[in-house]
Amino acid sequence: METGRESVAGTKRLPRAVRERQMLDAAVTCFARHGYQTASMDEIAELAGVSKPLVYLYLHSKEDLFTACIRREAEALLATVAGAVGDPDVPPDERLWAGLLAFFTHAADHPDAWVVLSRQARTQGEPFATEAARMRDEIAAFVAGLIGEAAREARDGAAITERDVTALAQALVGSAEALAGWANETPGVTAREAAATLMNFAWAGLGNLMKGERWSRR
Amino acid sequence: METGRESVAGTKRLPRAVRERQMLDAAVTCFARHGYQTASMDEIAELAGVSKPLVYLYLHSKEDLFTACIRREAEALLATVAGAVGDPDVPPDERLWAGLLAFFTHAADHPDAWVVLSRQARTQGEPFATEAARMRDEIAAFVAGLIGEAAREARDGAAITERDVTALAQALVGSAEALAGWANETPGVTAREAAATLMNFAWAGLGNLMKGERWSRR
Amino acid sequence: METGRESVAGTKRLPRAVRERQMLDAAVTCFARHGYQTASMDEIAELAGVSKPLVYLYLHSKEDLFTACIRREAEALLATVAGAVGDPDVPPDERLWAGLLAFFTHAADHPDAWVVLSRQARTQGEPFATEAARMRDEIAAFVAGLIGEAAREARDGAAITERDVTALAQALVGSAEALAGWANETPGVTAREAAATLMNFAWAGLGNLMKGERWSRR
Amino acid sequence: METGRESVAGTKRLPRAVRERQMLDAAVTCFARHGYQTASMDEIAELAGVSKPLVYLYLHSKEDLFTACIRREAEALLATVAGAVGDPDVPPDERLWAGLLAFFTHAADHPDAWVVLSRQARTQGEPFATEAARMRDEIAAFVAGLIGEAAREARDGAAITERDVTALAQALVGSAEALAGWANETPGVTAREAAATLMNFAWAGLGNLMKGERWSRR
DNA sequence: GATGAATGAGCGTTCATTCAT
DNA sequence: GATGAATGAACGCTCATTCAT
Repeated sequence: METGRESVAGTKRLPRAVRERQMLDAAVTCFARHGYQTASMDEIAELAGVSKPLVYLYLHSKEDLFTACIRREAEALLATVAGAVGDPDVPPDERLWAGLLAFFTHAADHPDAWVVLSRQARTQGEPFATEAARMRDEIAAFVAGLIGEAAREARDGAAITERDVTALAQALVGSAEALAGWANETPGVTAREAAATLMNFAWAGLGNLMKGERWSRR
Repeated sequence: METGRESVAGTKRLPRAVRERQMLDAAVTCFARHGYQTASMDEIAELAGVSKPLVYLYLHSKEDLFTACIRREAEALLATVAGAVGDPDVPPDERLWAGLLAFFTHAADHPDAWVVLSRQARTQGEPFATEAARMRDEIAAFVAGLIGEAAREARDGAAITERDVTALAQALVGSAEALAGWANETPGVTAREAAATLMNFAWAGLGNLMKGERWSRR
Repeated sequence: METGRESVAGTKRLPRAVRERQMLDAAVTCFARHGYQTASMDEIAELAGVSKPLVYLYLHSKEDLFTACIRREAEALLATVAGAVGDPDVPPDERLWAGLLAFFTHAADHPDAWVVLSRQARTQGEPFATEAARMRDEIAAFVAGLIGEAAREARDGAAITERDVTALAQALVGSAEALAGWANETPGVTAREAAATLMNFAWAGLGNLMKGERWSRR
Repeated sequence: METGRESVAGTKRLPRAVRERQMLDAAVTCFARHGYQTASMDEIAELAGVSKPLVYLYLHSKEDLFTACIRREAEALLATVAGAVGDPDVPPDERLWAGLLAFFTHAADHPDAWVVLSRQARTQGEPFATEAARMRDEIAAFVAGLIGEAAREARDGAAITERDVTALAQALVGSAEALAGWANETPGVTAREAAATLMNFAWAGLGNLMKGERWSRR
């Protein structure tokens, strides 16, 4: 008797790796729900099903724990997107689409992780903001690379400066973040739909930009 | 009697409105610098040049104080943007341009307020996230209105659903937020430049969308 | 009704100086009873009749509190002894006697303070040991000065080196500490008796030393 | 199977007595360095080269471990001194000299043990202070015996009461403790020098006392 | 004989908040 | 109008101690 869930909940003496994963999972949930400062180590430990000292034994401090969360989730997201963008022989718009789709899907599948990365990490001052910026920059670099590639294919690509590209990447990543948050919080919005919106919005705009068409007061 | 010392010691009996403004100013600065949780009422009171009980007398609690900050700054920003968008007779692209310029200028002129609104308010859980979302939605509605107006002017505007418009507005607002943060933190980037980047990016993209041109896998 | 003690215990809103004295008194008692590490801030606060935050507001930390205790008690003891030794015109043996009597009397009147100074402060590592050593050295220098003065009066004083004097001062201070502890813990032993024991023991021994009489294996 | 790794990894199955000695050695070192409260069982176990549960298996608790340290070191010191004082036929001053020399030599050879006995044990409250006092009293009794013996040899020995003897013994032991600490912490001071200082100081003083010469205000 | 896994209990510290004046 | 005095509640962190193997 007492099979299934009970046996899992009551199982003691798990190997360290398993416990660490449980703790990180719990921490991501708590940090997403309450923010870094408000989340308490007590609650995280309880949610992880372990005692507080064990959390400290394995993760050393609240700061280290938060950093570990950011790193794990950032790497998971980056790996997913990088894997989807993949083959450099595919035309850049296809690769952007694949990346966007993977991005929104991942964000939808791991909403807590996404909140931690996009909202909490960036607002908690220095040890963390840098960590989060690293991931953001890596994604922005991805996008900038694709834009640059597309620009080189177009005739007047030279009309775009590097700062333009950076600014565009910022705008694009910002859109993606906003859409991901909106999609996650609005019932019925799929990752595919969010990706399509951004793709339509961005690719067309980018295309015009490549051709040197700029808005100016009539 | 006892005239001399009190008046010399800096004791100023200012009217309530002035004191409240000082407190809100100090609070915005502190909240922007340290975040909601980390900012201490002690520091806010000191920066405001008053004693802590007075802060409580006027603003009731830390939560109320933060809410008051959010409200004041959100209203100021909305008023600025609304004023700039202004006259409904002007074509929508002009109005969008004016709004963007006003928005980025305001964010650049009040960087602490912008940090509080865009970063802190949204990450501090429920009383505040809603408050911040209200402003965000109001701006998004503005934008959505302009997009819709433009769409109605274009022939195939009917091809765009209301949800499309909402999604686009979210994307636009997200871009704007990201660019504002980037512009404020990157020396040498002007509000005008940020606005131009976004205008070029978005208006061209929107234009294509209006014409029913969508990206699709070749 | 309810005069005297109750009115003291229930009196709230005392001026800071009074509260600080209460806290230091309580801290000295606790540190003497349990030692620095074992004494808890909770207990100190309770014994002082205040809440823990007030202790921190005024004394900043456990370390600062302990340091403040050491300083206050060391200064009190030094002032007492210095006052008693007093007039340089009095012959050195009279001055030593007066100093010893004052020392043992003070130690007997403030047993907790004496325990903190002689036992706790010296065993709690670096911030404190130095603080305690300062007082000890000051007393040792006193004694060494008196010994040196006496030596100069004796004919063969030159036979005593400076290191001898230092060693003798150490021995004398050690005797004093041991006797003070013993006197405080043994009922019926007065400060005068302890002082007399040490005076007889030390002064005769010192006298012989001055005359160059040393023990050597027969 | 699985033979190799275990034996290589340093796993040694030592007899209990050896393990206990390792643990006590490590404990004495740690207690001397950090004090009873601050020393951690983790560090002691690590320094002893065993796991923490083994320490508990053999020594039961931190308190028991500390007590065991005190006992072992106190017995070692007492045995050394008792052995040196030795033959009752030798005159008391020779025996005192031998005892002092043995005492200072032992303290110099086992500085950690001496710190534990003289500083830590006496400041850690009740279970330990008593344990340390036992040793101290035993040494004081030794000294008192020698003093008494010498007094009986002198003509006016009857002038000295038993309490005088006890007080003198306390003073002597206190001097010895202070000099031992000073000698251990001052480079260049030998055990022989410390012993000589004390012998000169004390024996001359004691001699005068025996003859009934006491200090009194002129 | 020996240990990796795990915890109950407590401590130093801080902070939002409130009286009494 | 304005403040010095004071606190309840909580939090991050550590440590002696024990199981299960």
